[in-house]
Amino acid sequence: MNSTQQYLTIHGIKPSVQRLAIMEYLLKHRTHPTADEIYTVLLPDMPTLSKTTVYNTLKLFVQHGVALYVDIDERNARFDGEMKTHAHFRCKKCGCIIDVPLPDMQSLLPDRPDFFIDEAYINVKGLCKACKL
Amino acid sequence: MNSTQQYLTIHGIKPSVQRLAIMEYLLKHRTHPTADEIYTVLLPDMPTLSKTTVYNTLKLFVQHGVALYVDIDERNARFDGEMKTHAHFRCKKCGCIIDVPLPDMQSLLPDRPDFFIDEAYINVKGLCKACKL
DNA sequence: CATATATTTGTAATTACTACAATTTTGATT
DNA sequence: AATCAAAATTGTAGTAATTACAAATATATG
Repeated sequence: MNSTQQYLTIHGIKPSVQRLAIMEYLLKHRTHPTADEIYTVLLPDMPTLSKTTVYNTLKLFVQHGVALYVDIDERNARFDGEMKTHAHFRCKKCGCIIDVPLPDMQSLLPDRPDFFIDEAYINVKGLCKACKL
Repeated sequence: MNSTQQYLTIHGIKPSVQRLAIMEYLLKHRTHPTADEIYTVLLPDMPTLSKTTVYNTLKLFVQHGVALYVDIDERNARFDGEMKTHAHFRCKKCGCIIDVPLPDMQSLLPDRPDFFIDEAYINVKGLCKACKL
């Protein structure tokens, strides 16, 4: 059993071939891919793969805490296999998405009696180095 | 000329009847409405209003800096007339969206040589008081 | 092996949003 | 007031991401 299999199993996900391929894609490519991107790249090696499976699997991953739903692109949902706390930067010109380490998450969140926070998302936008030039 | 008219004019937007109605809706209702919500509420008093106009107008508002595109709801785009820096909380149960004042925005953003930030969005999720009980 | 359960697949439907062309309104000029 | 150009609005038709659902396939269990 390889480490991705273990990783899924530990999180209560049965490691089918499709799920393994999608999880490994997420872990290897830090580009915050869309469902369609994953589908298109995996299709040549898994000709029977269905787009529905990709969508189902990504939803399953988010529910089980092995992937992040990144809502930074107005057009499509993006997904991230990195689960350590971090923010996302998106270039307004080329659309690339870069991970941004976050120093102190807790101190930033206000303590309010009218709601109870358990997830936080920080999205920043601007121009990446290549596009700024 | 009322204050909303002035507000739009100052920001380079010609204050048509439709634009005024939409802007006033945004300023009066702090619910972060969807385009469809605005359309539905305004329709009875403006029977010829078109949904396209609502979409066009909201896009115009965002471009001219009198409205915020709030990307916190996976289903639809939401809009906010409050332009002072703040974060958004969304209840995962009832879906309500609450403004959250932000103490120190600048200090939180990392200084990196590989990109240049000019917009920042902070979305937090959890349960609101009513849903927590 | 047989049967139940879980997973995957493909198609059809949904729906937010946009493109676009026609119509209407506005505003300036005569 | 009439004319004309530019801007704004409207309605329809289209796009595209996502989901619903039922059939097919794979997997696990007795």
